[in-house]
Amino acid sequence: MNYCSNCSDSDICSIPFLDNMPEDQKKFLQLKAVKKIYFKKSLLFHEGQHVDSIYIIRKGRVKLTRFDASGNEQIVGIFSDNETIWEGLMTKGSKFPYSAECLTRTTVCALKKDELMKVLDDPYVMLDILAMLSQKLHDANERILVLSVKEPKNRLAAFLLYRKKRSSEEVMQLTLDDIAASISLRPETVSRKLNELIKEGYIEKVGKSGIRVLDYDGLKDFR
Amino acid sequence: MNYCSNCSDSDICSIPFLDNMPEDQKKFLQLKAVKKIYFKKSLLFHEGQHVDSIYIIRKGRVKLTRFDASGNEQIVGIFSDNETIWEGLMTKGSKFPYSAECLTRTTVCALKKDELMKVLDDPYVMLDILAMLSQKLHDANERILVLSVKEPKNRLAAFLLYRKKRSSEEVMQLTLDDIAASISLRPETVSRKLNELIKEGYIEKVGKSGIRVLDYDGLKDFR
DNA sequence: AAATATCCTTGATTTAAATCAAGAATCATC
DNA sequence: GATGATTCTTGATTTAAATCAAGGATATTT
Repeated sequence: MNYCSNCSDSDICSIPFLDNMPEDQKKFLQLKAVKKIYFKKSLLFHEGQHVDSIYIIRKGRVKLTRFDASGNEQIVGIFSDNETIWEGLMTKGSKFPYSAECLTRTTVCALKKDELMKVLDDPYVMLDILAMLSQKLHDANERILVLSVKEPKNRLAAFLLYRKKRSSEEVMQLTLDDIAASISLRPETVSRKLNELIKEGYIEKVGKSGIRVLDYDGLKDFR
Repeated sequence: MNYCSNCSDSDICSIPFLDNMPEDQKKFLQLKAVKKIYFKKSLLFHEGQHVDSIYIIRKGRVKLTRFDASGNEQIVGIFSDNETIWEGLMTKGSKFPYSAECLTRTTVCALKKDELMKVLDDPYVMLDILAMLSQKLHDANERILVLSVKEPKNRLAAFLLYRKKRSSEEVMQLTLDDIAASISLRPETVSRKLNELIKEGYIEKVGKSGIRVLDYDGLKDFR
């Protein structure tokens, strides 16, 4: 078993992107939402599996991945608190194209597509979902641009900025391996370039794999 | 002036992703939709401009671009017939983060966000838009994976496959420069790798910048 | 406190893409 | 069908990231 508990506690299962929903519908959804706690390194689901739910991350970090022809892991995205994993849910073919692995112990709310559909006639819900999807699309496009930066050091800087923009955390927890798999570099190269950025005062390290951005505006110049 | 004509011809302005919409609402939208024809190399809009419309491409090709720190063009995406440019419309801040340049003479339907919002209470419309956005998100994620392929030749193969999947055209029109800007390579490298793929029988050239995929399944192995 | 696993650094070498440069093919226009 | 613009090819050289390899630091577990 991947997860260790399972409840319908409505306090915990409040859905962040459905804030404007009327109370009665909120209650309905919260009854349907299932809270699950996953261990570090466990999978929410794996490539090829049939996925019929969205996952709202309440606490923790999850990476969406796929493996390329040479067996290297590719990271589609890293998602954390209050982000929704919707990817692939509505596309043709029921097979999910990616795996989702927890980078930390992670609490999620799983919500079946069918249940979600039942409340879609509410205009508030629709608008919130529309906004959420638009945001996710925008994020994906920004990620495309990060990957399009040619110089490894600049790409790294762009990636850190991209992550920082999307997290409220003072210190970002990112291992060299995850950064490397996210921006198509080798961990050794990430180590070297990261240390250059540290020497130049843009960032600093905190503990084992923590990174704090010191000069947010300065990093922008790398883009 | 970027575009050369402007009408509300409802025959031409039928909105492909709103197929299931009731007739009366369709009529309403079609009256609001504005058909525009753009010349090759003209811009639908440019980075930083306020954009309050979605653009549905009826015929032609449009690239979404941004320039990086060194002045190199980065291509977020290339869109063609029946695709919708929605990117950035719903995100905070009214400034559009990319430019949209026509790669060919292009006919679009422009539809103001306000007008679109007026028909959103219709569940058919919402579901269609939801499906369209989910598809766009999926496409963006696939593009992220294309960019994550390390080997230039494999990345090129993955890109051609990605484009082919999304176009009904027998021959894809792609210049070396556009491919290069799409997958973060130099045009010279694209030329060399492309010719290797030709020699190996995966693709062939048609005219100046036409590419025909000969071995669709074979290309998959590069991923 | 020791043992183990995870994560990070650093140097030497190899390798392949970028760069530089010149010219050729193809298409559009008059 | 000649002119010019755009797009593509090809070779020589440079350069920087990948690779290989070994060891060090930091956390976690027992």
